[in-house]
Amino acid sequence: MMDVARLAGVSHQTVSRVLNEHKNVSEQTRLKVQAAIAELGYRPDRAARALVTGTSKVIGVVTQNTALYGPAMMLTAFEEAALATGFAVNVSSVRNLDERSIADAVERHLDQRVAGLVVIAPVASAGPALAQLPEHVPLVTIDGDPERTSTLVTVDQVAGARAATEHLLAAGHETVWHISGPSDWFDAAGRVSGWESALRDAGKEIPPLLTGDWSAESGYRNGQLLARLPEATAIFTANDHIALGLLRALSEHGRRVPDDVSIVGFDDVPEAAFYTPPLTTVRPDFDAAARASLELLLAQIEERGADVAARRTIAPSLVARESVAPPGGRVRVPS
Amino acid sequence: MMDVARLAGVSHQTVSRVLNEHKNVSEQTRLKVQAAIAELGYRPDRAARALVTGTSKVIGVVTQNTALYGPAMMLTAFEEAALATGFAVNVSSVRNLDERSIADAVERHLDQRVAGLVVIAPVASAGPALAQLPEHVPLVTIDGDPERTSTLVTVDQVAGARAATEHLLAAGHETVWHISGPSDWFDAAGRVSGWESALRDAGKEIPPLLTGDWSAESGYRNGQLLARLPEATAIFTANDHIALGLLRALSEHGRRVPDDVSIVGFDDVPEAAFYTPPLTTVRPDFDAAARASLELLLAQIEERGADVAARRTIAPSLVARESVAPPGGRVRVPS
DNA sequence: GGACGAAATGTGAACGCAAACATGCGCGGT
DNA sequence: ACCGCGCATGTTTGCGTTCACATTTCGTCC
Repeated sequence: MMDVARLAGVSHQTVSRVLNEHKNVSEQTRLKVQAAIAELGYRPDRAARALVTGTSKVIGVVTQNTALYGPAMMLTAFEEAALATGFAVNVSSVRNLDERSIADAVERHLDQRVAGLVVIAPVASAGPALAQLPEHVPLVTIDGDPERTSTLVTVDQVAGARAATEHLLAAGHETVWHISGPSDWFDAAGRVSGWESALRDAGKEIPPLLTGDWSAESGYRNGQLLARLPEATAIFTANDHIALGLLRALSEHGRRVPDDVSIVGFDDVPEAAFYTPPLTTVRPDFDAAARASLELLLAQIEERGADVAARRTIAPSLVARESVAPPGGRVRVPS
Repeated sequence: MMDVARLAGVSHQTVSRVLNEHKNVSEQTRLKVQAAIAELGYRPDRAARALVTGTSKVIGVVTQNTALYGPAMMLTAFEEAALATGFAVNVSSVRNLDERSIADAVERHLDQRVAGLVVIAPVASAGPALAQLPEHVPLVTIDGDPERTSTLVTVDQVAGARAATEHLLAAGHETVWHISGPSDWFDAAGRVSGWESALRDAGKEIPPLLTGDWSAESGYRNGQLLARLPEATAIFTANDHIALGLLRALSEHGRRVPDDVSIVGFDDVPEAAFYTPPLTTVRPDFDAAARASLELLLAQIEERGADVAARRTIAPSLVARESVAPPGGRVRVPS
């Protein structure tokens, strides 16, 4: 920095001012300094800046170390959004979302003096770890506990599940069965409750709840059961992979989709359109969720005083494909 | 740090020595210092350390901002491995793997004074950006150009493709067709060349190459063509998602798998076992690749002098399922 | 034309740490 | 008894930046 200052014929402080876009710098010297910076290929040292300012242009993300589609997409989308605003993203994956692991991951990030923290915390056990965060660390939780009061961004699971269920009812089915995700996931719980309330509002019977773990294997396992129930003509699965396993089980038992059974999934993984048959599913807008998270986080980072405790809910949309038909087998996509 | 020193009755430098596990510290004072650290809840400031040492415990990863299974798994696996050794991982996703984007991402990382760099660079255009790296930045390329001389970790695409092709030939098929990935990906090129050489070695005819883009949609598109060729009884696809699209296309044309057509995929995505039929595929060991990368990177970070320009190839394994049978339709999984 | 204020720039210090160098202490060898 | 050497610890310095404050420059108003 001194070298730049010398070359530009100014003091190091003026260089600093140019770098930080301070106001009281004359156009003329600004150009001189920028020229010197370019000529010397100078790059400011982030570590030094972090040392003196106590913060950095890095956002810490805590997420579960998983190959699950939803969290993975969320992470990718967030990275992209953050990069676009000049923030780097530091990822700390944890194997389990238990209190201890999350607390450790958070501490690692605080050590690094991150400017803010994003926690993708879809399970209840994550709550306590976040409760005891020091002072006013900017924090946004994604897919966290809907009951908590902190800043939260979440896909509207309930609305998505309602849409899926109502879509099946609209096709003429008596009721809709559901294979859920793991019960400790908020996402799973929200989808269950949307499914239940849609059925209740329509005055339909609520069939027993089947529980999966997001995997195709769990869809297959539950499918073995459902395939033998002739009254199960409409099934809403908590995600597309469960639906895939279910499709496989139904096919093995000779039950045709959508002729005998209609299915709606959740996530709209890119492959869903190529399942046999193409899967009607609910598409969450991961990009919108990521952008909302970043926006709320930046608001907290910038206004240090105001406690921005907003929350944002992202509405998903239903993507109709061929896996839904009226009961009895008329092969037709209902409107 | 001063507070800790005062409480322990030593100088700040002794505290520093304890922190860095220097040798010449007596057991007695070490305990005193550690007690003081614990009591005050002191945490060293990484920024200050980075400032004075010129490096940090952060590894920068450059990867394509994509939802593709392979790179995503690789990233996840690497994060986990790095975290286990006390390194944080800073991810810089780029939208396109062109020279400019990669160079930018690399510069962002160098600004942050990362200890080392991992570039997941499956396409040729990434090469030039890495060629002009400053001095001796520890660098490992994953899935990069096999021809380059830098430190490289890669899944053995050729061996995997050979195994897939030979598996189909062993089932009795006349020859094997291939739907490849995008031609600018090394992964895709390796799989093509493994496929070709296996056919050549077996003295079989090499059918025209079909090209996809990793997506199920591209498998479907190519499948429309293949479904009308009765002689295409065995198909090796560059990944499982292409295979899924292909399955869909074949099914629409009434060609049964494996009775009429046998298929082998690549990646072993968790859902592959639940395709209709369950897909025989090649499983790369992402964890092993990630561990190898980290190992090579740490070697470079520690031995600043020695130019460790090793390369590591990870052998994939074939997972036999029901999508392969002898031609003519005997439904049987060949050994 | 001089004084005044705002804009532009410079000066010194401090951020928290590790490296280099300096000190003190005890021990063994001749 | 003396020297010298190794070990444990203390002191000083500087990493590259920003902040708080000091200083200069310039335009403006009466």
